[in-house]
Amino acid sequence: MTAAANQSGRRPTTSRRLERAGIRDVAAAAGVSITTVSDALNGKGRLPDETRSRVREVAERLGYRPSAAARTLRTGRSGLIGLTVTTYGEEPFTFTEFAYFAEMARAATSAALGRGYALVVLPASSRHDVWGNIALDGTVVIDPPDQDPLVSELYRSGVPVVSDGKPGNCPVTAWVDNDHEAAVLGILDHLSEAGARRIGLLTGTSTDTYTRLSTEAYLGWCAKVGQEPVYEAYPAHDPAAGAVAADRLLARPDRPDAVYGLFDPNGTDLLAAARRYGLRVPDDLLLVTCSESDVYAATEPPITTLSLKPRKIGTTVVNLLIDAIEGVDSGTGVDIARLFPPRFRTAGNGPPPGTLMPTELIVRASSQRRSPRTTVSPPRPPGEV
Amino acid sequence: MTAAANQSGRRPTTSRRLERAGIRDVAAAAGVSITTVSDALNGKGRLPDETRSRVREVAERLGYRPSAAARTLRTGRSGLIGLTVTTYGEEPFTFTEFAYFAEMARAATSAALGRGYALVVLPASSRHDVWGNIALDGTVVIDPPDQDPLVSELYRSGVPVVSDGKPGNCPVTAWVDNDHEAAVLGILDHLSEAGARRIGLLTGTSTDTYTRLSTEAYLGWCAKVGQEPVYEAYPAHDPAAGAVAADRLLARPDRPDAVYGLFDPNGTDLLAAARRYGLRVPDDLLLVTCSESDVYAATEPPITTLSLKPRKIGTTVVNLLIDAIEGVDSGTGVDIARLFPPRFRTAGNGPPPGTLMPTELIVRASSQRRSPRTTVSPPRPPGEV
DNA sequence: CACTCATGGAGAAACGTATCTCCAAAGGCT
DNA sequence: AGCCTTTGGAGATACGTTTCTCCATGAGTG
Repeated sequence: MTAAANQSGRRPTTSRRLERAGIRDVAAAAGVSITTVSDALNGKGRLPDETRSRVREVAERLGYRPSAAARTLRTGRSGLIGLTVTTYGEEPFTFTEFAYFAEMARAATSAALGRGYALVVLPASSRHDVWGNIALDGTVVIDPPDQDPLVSELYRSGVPVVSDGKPGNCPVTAWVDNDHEAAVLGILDHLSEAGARRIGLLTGTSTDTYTRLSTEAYLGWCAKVGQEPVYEAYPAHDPAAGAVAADRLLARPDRPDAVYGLFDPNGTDLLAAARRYGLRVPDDLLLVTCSESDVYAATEPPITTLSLKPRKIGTTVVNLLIDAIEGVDSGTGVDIARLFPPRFRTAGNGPPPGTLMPTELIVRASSQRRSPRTTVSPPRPPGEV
Repeated sequence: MTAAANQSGRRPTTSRRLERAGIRDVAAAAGVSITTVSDALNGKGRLPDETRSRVREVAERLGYRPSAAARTLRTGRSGLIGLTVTTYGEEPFTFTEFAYFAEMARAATSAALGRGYALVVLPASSRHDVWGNIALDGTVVIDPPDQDPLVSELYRSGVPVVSDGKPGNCPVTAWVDNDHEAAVLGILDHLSEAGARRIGLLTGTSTDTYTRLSTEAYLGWCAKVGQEPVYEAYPAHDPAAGAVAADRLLARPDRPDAVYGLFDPNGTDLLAAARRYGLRVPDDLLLVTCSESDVYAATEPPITTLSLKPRKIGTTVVNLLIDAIEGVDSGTGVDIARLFPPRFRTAGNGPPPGTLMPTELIVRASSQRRSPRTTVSPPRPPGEV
């Protein structure tokens, strides 16, 4: 049997269970060749509009859906983007990163969908066979650790990788991050202006970029203005440890009169600790925490938060990745740098192009000595407690 | 050139850009056939251990990674599961569902990964071409609306569908949901026991299963105990509307002395509204809200919450789906019902098998007249305000 | 010895698409 | 009339697996 014969009448005479219509069936029903069907449906080739619409009509009538697997095999494009997140233990992401990650993933999903891609959520700790079993056009990596073997392997096998968080020592295609140093300095200045004399920091013990850069910025600022650093560090992935650390910080003999917490739960942790020690916020203690949650707008008092703008990050990361996917001939070393807008670019020629995104400080009552009117008016004047 | 010749020495003499090693390369390097390589790597066929390990070694050395696309094309299995969520407007999921969805998705991801599958997040509103471009082994649908065309099409094309939320009128393979009626009744009883005389409800205007069943349970309870219903409904997908509705509820002439809020932000909304009206919680107003967030453990006072246990739901949904995927010969009408454990099953023979999952009421100070000691001890005795 | 089996492995046919190459026919031009 | 160009479309190959079928070979067995 020749391929041609095979092509026209493939089905065995005994009609077996119902199978999905393939491109061959459409071609047969429309009385044209496979090529014509493919061209008509994909808007390629040179075909008169009449043929094109007729083929489309037949395809519609048969309920034809092209096989994603076959298309992927043929074109080398799956339309799938991996979204990788470092894991601590069993869970896909940590407690403190939760809101950030959720927001970021949401924006990333939207952005990808808008350009015809879908996101696959893949914890870095996934069994290797899961990674290998999925055809990915590219990968977004959130906060990769130094020398991440996963990133290295992806990069080596030609899959574009864009990281959220400046990579320590990984060969990524590009990266996006907040300007953490600027953010911390902005907060410290803000607190100083509000009258803080000794600003404390609640930070983490892990070595990821965010924690490291933020802490360094704090220490640098302390050195510059001549303040003795006052900080407590705790394992941020442990939900319970934050409350303990907050307590420790306020129990110190050199108790700070203002605190910045690097992680989302620190706001409530610090607020609770302040209550325990009879400290009024903001009168006795100024408070700022990094958080994406708007519950801090409704706490008593409302707490000033730093937003890392995860939505912007997610959108940017995905767009950079898709630019790389679609702009590179996959193998030929096309200059990727050209794809990225010059603004925000940090390094001109060296290692991977990075984009710094701004943060946003949402100032509320907790970081201002004279609290302005808040949306929720207090039940009675803030007199003696 | 015959297929055989093609098979052995396919590469053109001019070595082009570096290509990933294929199964052919491994076969050639190991001096065996393609079949043997495939069998050795997949643990199939009859091969002596010596051959198996040798082939594996060669594959490892060449950095061979099987093509996911080719495997999917051949086997019809992609290892991909769609996670669909109904959308309101542009965003993949609504504000109120946020924490629930995030937790559920996290658990679902873990469960899927544990069984070798990965999750693809796909808003129902995605462009059709995105849906069509992905080879899905099955789909999880969150709270499908009645007559969801998407679900119908998936089901028709043979893709197993399991829904989170009892489907209104969709042909799903199976579904999982909380026992919303029991949950609401439990809360109402709890509030009654705490001394509530008139219990109000903050509910939504949408027609999804959760809102509908919960509201019906409330109304039924009112009818039974002879209380006039006191409730306000608002469009739950609008973040700002909740505060307004909470305010309306407490401003009514027949103001309730206890309120249950169906959506996550209702807790803070109600707390803020109570403050505005000078109502003390729990003294003047008992409060319960449905929420997955633990911020309610740290509010002043801590608020009793109902957890829908999204993690359990996510895990169960995925496991049911994968059972269906792996248990059915895709086309032959194998009895799916047999796959599901008899306990929890609602209907025996009729429409799709459903599983009811329990909820959990986390009782805190806001719903108890005599507040027991909380973890955060108040700064001073709870005397007059 | 003439069998039956078990063992180890090779051949080749799909899976369903995209696309490269090529061909026929119909005008248009000199 | 002969040649070039455009239009419309068909053929066939390749993408990289998995798997069904089948063939040697050697060992056991009556």
